[in-house]
Amino acid sequence: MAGFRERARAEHIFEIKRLAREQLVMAGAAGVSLRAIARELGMVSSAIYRYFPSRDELLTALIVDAHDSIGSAAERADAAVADRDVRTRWMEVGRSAYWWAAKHPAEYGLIFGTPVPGYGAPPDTIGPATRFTTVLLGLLVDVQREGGSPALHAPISMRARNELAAMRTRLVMEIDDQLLAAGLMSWITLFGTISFIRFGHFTNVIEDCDTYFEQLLVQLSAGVLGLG
Amino acid sequence: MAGFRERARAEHIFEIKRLAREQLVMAGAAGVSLRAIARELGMVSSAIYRYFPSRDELLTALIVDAHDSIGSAAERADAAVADRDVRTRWMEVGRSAYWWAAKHPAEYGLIFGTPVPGYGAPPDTIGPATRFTTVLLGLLVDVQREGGSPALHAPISMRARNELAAMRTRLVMEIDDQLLAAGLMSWITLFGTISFIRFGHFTNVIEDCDTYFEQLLVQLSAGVLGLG
DNA sequence: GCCTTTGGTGAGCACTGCTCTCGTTTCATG
DNA sequence: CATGAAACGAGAGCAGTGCTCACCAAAGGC
Repeated sequence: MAGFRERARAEHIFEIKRLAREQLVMAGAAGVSLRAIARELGMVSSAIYRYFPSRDELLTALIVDAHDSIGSAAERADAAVADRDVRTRWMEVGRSAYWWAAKHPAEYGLIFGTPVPGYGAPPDTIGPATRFTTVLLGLLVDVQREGGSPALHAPISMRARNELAAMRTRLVMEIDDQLLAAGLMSWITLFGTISFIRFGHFTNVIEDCDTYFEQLLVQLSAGVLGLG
Repeated sequence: MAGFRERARAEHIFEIKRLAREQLVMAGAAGVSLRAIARELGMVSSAIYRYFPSRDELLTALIVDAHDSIGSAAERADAAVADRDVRTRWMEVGRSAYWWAAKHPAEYGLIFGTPVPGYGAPPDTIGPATRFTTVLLGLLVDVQREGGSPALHAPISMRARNELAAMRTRLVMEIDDQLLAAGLMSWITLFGTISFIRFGHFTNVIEDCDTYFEQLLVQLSAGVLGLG
């Protein structure tokens, strides 16, 4: 019956992560301080270690949460227009990523920014990390099923075909080389654009990023994925 | 006539940056420690502050150097095939970015990774930062002059046209909306791909990244920029 | 009711960026 | 060439960090 300790523990973990996220937006990943969190919680610093074995584990928890958050945002966006055509679904899923990043810039930086050299993503992170890409893959599968073909056609080298074939077997999905290549590029460009915007590479280049992103989604939809 | 002190100072600055870069590849930006550098240099920690007023300034110096390094790599790559067609030049410039990032992953993370929230790029950084994009713009200008037109055509909204027009006046260059849009997208996708590779988003997705990147350059060249 | 698990305390270690003072060395100027 | 200013290095010290450990109190299962 959900003992007192169990609930208190969940509450504490939640509060620690909340304060950590606060510090994350204020000073970046380097600015997350266990001692500062403990101080704000009215705890002594060593008490934090009852909930997170190390600072890295705390950050990992934030990464997992972030992946889950953007993943579920994409799932909801796709589900909300599930009855519409693939073009509409693509636009909505793309927008979901953009606006999630706009609302959670620090967390976006955490999952799409510079990884720490030694840091290997723990097994718990790879599950949530695939949620977003799974949504995108669903779109590709539907394009394929409806007989659509990508607008971007380019010669694919033999070596690249082998690579795409290997990916296909990993995904256990039947998607054309050209469609798979177009999908990969759309995925990269989607997040490449968001990263450029969020990481400041568009200062003095693009003023109205919202408008440009909308335009880019159209370019990818019409000019790459062939969704019209 | 280059006094003793002047040379010693340059030497010290060079050594400090060298050791900082070493620590950067070992433990990331967070792992760069002034005290550790001083220790390895046989100095006392406070002596470092005679050369760099703060840790942030040291990192900024590394950022400037990195921008200069990748910028000059692109310039050299372009110059080496200056007499060839634009397609060849695009491929070589793209490869220069890829292999620079492969050889300097830590520095790549420094300039294309997560920025520190409060950090505003000092004026000294924006000059070197434009070197690479200037090379790309040169390519676009030559495509335009040769009457080439991009392969990727997509409807461009009125708001996006205004944005592109503003950019054109900032650049003081005459480039078509469609070509400018294709060039922007190629720029983003180029670095988006390198970031995905270097930041580990292709683990369990793509095995042979070298091959995929070559394929992507072809896609952008043939399917986006229209260089054949 | 006992006894193990769990949670919180406080001291302490080794480390960090950074500041300040105090001599020493180099250099340009009178 | 002598002298004063500028540059430099040493060392102590402050405030902060992650993390460990021994200790003690409270909650919960047997």
